Amino acid sequence: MPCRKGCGPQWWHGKVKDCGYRITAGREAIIEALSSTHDHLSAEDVYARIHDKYPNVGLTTIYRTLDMLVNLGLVFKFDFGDGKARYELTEGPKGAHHHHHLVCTGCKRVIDYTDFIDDEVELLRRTEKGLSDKYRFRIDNHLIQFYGTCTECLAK
Amino acid sequence: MPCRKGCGPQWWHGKVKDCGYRITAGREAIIEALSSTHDHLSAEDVYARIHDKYPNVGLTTIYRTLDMLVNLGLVFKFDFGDGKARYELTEGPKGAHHHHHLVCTGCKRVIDYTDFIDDEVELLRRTEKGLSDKYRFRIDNHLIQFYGTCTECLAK
DNA sequence: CTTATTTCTGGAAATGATTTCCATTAAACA
DNA sequence: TGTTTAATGGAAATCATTTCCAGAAATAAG
Repeated sequence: MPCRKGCGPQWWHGKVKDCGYRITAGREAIIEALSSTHDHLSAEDVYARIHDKYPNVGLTTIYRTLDMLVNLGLVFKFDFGDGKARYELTEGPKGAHHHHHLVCTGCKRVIDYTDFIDDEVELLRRTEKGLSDKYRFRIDNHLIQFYGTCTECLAK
Repeated sequence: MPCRKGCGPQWWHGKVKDCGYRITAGREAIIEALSSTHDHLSAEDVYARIHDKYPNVGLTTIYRTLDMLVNLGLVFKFDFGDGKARYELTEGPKGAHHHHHLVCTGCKRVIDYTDFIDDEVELLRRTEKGLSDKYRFRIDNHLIQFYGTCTECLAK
């Protein structure tokens, strides 16, 4: 048998084990849920998507696991201003598809975008270098969001 | 008498009145608190700084007022990951001193920075233009934060 | 200035996301 | 397989933020 779920060794197992954490069914389910969508899931969303298949995974475990994954750098936690945290994988089985967000302050809709990133990446690299030198700060990540009003909300 | 507080007409009165809001002592106190610091104040922080001088301004009013100011665009609301929202004036009596943030994920310390902004401003302008054209989105604002570890936390 | 209208207020109670507790279960590794 | 130790879930606790509502205050009208 190749692997518990018949899908090859999981790309994230190494990082989790290396940090002394165990691989459990709940954790597999949570990462699977995050892997299988581009939506910005809240903890409750993850619970809802998992619950049919894994009725014995509780909300508490989801919060705990997401927190662990954020600390490991496998997941990014976002705040889009609607009162609940949202989570996204920072990298997937096929590697990261880096993107930033456009947040509509009217309807709270979030658009991912990956275009114009080339120039941004170049500038970000320079900026991060400059900042970490000047402030003696090790930069691991960045968050870029644009706020505004989407077409639908503008129409009102 | 020049003005209620003897300090000239307040720069923000116009915007508040134009939107149909009233000028009250509580609101003056809250904006004064935000104006007089570069710290990233939470609602409770504002309460603490105001309470001696204005013991009759309650927390509820502070939340309500900050929310109003965010909607008017006079205040920006931040989430640095410590569970409470932080507020900063977007512009002051002397105009905005635009900056971005460096957040230490270890100790949650936040460093403001204004350097390297020139290149960023240029790229941001272009990016915002491109995004608003492509997604037909009116962009009002942006949020840029870098996450990492500060010198003190690195030392551990 | 006085009164009328409507917003603003604070305090208590409600809310809702997230955490904590703790006895039980299940990975991991010898 | 047995032992060790981390992980679990469900209930209760926490804590920032909102909601309610009757009274106070700001603006508009007279």
